[in-house]
Amino acid sequence: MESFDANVGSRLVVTELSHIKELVMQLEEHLGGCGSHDLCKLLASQIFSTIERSIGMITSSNFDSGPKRSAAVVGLADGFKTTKKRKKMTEKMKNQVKVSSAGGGETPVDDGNSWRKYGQKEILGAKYPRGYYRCTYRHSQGCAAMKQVQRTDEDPTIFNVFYLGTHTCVPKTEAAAAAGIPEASVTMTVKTEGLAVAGDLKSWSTATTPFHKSSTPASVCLAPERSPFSAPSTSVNWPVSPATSGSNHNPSFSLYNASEWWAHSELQEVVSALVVASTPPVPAMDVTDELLDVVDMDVSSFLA
DNA sequence: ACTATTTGACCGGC
DNA sequence: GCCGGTCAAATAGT
Repeated sequence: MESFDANVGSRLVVTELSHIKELVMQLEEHLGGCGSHDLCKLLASQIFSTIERSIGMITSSNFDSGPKRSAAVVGLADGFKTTKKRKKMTEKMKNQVKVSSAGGGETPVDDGNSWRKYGQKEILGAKYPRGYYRCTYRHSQGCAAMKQVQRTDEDPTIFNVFYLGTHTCVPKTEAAAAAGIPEASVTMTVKTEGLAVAGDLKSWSTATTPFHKSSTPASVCLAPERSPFSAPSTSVNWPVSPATSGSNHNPSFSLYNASEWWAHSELQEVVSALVVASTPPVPAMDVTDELLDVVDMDVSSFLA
């Protein structure tokens, strides 16, 4: 059922990604002409490498190994070794699983929502502790959304994220966005690992993107209904969630998928989607279908 | 001063 | 009694 989707979807995604890659290369060449765009070039190369990595992730996890399926699932497996308790737990998990942060970031994903960490626990048999988060607006708005984040044993850069409940809170920034707050057109979280110019990037991002590591009030709780792509102008706002902001030295492509609200960004989403596509989260729906839309839309909007 | 994170303690299920 | 999940005081960051 899902294997078909995963494979076909992944293939298509790889194709699309390759296309993006080429376009980025072209972009890079053009940027090369006008020497004043170092930053742009830097970004382009980062995008390029990230895409490459994403492709690699997909191909390696999806096309080769049969039983292994994907990093996501593997991660899930090791994160939750099958005990009764966990089995029971997974049952109640609604939007679960999601791998992410292939950027070697210290922290998991920034899924666009505003989370507040309320606990951390060493889990038996797991190398890394599990973090417990809930919606920042839990009290103010009674939002019951929660999530658990845990690194996988094999690959610390990959996180299992379990979403519990759905956001019922009202996005604070929606009003701000509607008010016409300018936002960087494509504020993608470029991986900065191994980037010696982190400082530069930082200053840049502070000036042009929502990436500055402030856990500002500008947090977003995505409204489930929101059409992912109908209003790109408002979907790019990517506040670093508190959970992420605290120690996130390596902004990285993050992916997430909590059912309804999993498509709210530009290129970042494209890359995110890759892994998502290759690893259909258990209860998650037709990921691949949406994925294709994502790719389509993103490519055009990003490179337009 | 306010808000978020950390972390040890506590609680409930098994 | 063990383990995962949550609470809440202490601490840190802004």
